[in-house]
Amino acid sequence: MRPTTKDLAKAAGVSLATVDRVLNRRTGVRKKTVDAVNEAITRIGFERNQLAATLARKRGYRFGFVLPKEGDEFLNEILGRVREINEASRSEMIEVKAIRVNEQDPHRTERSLARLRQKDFDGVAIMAPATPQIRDAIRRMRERGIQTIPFISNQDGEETEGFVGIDNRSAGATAGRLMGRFTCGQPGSIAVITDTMQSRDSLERRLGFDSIINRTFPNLVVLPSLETYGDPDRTRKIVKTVFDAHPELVGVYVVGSEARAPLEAIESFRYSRNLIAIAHERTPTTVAALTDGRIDAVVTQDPGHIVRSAVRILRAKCENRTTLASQEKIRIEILLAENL
Amino acid sequence: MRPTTKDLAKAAGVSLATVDRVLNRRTGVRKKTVDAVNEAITRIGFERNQLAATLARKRGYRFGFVLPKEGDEFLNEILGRVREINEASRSEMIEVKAIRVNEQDPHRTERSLARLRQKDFDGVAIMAPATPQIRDAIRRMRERGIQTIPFISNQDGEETEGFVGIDNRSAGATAGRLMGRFTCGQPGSIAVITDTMQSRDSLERRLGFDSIINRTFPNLVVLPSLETYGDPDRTRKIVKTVFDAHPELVGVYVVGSEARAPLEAIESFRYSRNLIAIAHERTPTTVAALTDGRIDAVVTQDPGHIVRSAVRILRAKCENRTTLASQEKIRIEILLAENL
DNA sequence: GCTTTTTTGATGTACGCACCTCAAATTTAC
DNA sequence: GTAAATTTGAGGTGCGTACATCAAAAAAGC
Repeated sequence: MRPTTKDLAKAAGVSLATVDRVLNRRTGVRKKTVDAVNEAITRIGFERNQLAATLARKRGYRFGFVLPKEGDEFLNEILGRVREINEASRSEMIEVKAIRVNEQDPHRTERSLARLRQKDFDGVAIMAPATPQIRDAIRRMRERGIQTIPFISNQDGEETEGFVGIDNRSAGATAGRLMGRFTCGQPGSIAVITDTMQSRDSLERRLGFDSIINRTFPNLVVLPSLETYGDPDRTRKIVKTVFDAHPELVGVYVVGSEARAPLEAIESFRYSRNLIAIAHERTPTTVAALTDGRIDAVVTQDPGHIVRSAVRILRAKCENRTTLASQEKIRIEILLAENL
Repeated sequence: MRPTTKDLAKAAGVSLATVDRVLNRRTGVRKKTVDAVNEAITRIGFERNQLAATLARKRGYRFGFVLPKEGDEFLNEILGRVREINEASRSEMIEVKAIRVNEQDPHRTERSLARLRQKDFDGVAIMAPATPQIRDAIRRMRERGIQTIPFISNQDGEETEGFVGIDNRSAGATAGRLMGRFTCGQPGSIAVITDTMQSRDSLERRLGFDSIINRTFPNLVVLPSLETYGDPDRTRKIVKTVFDAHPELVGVYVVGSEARAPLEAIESFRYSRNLIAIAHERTPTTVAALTDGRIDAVVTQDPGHIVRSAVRILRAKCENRTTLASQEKIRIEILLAENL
């Protein structure tokens, strides 16, 4: 039989309450006593039963996903998964909900984060740009006792620990490799389209893309990035300009996680030339485009996986356990029409 | 506050014990009473607290993974993940272990399965060929009250429900698409290597591979499958024969989940010709080969994901809950050197 | 045919699971 | 001797389970 807290208390010669305080790293226990309990833990091989623990705490866990208020299709996928996880975890006393913040304005994001109290959230996964304000807000949340992890887009510095998401440089490199191979060595240039290059994700992807193209596919030239600013009209215009100016175009790389406008804009040029198109993130749009051949590959990460992973990591942090990093590594996935 | 069984009992005008019987679908309750309780459940929005339930059951859950006794590298990955899950789930009263069976001999497998008692396992995920004996054995296990799901290689018929793994036809098609694109339209033939074509997985993959090559890449000819029977010497011999007979070879497709011998065998031909090589399953061998360019792509499924998914599904079955199928869909992943 | 006994079926009671919590008691420090 | 720092005890947390109870149905006895 597995030893319980009761056994542990006996073995350490203290009461249950003291054992509990040591287990939960609370204050008010003499160091000598703490040591005695810890010694007893290893001696009798105690392992606490998390089920009983969370049950006794009455309140289960409440986790939040801080996500931009307005976002692309991929964000919708994430939101859907957050809701699903919430449904599926309710019976285990875990509540998960999205917290929408205004991403454009770091100050408002900061204030939103500042409003989160520990009694409302045990932990939050934060998807937000790595600005100093947000960094501070995150630090303060931690001080308030809320567990935090960066989500999808990483923060720099030590907050990075426990990051859930992919390495965007590698994701860009993956797209680059596909582009290089699919264009089959013919010389030409590649158009790169994104919402904005301000975003760290786009930047890193482009970096990874460029590095492998330059290194491995010297026949290709990557053109300067086109920024759509999320405006379909503008998108059409700049795409037309580039296509007119570059008859040697052989590929289009849609870096941002919003592929609707770019795809629509290149649509008319698909038939006149033999273009390879690669986009990011699995969304209804990219899936449809893959299916009917408007794009050739999609580089993505599994939204369900990242959300589940984030919840596991947050929970582990709350229970001051460690998770196997290997388990939580998010894969960069490649989608073709055949493996949707 | 969430309603508890106590609230439910009051609302239905019965005792806790009766509520419990209805909840766990046990006998000895009048239909009228059952209806009353069910009505009360929806009326007050009761949702059972699984934490408390499993805690009170004393015995948590014990799940088994029925796996072949001798297997390839991919099987080792699975085994590793099973151990990891076991470690990580112990604190939630879930035990997971591998059950090794002799896959060669369906009768011995059958007997092994027959030995599994309900007091030892609440549920098992079964990776075994779809023979009539095994089918029967699985049916009898269910009658003994053990939950079962097919794992990685599917069974036919109704046992298929809750299958955890990929569609191998699509996996083969994915490999085919990559082969077609990577060979860039040059005419030539493709060698197909596997342990044995007896295995359903290999068969289905080949089917998927052929169909897309025939349909989409008419420049390519897929040669008859080479069977290695797991013998490195034989592998070298048959590979040499094929390479000598087919100077027009442009690609090699390693269908089986054991790539060591085939890779070694084609090694000497890599440099004399410009070959595209595609294999299945992420293993130390395929990862190393991808990294140094000996193979160009790997089609795989995430072992950690499938094991976790199987555990989730088994648990849901034990607690007669349903899982969101969308959540549990296993992705066919493509690995290049850039997204390892 | 009617009463008594047994069986069956349906429901309730009380306690335990392994841990948390908080007020009260004890020890220690000053 | 008092205040602060530690430690303890008792009473939850939501649910499962063994056992008790009690009514209704079946069987047995006369």
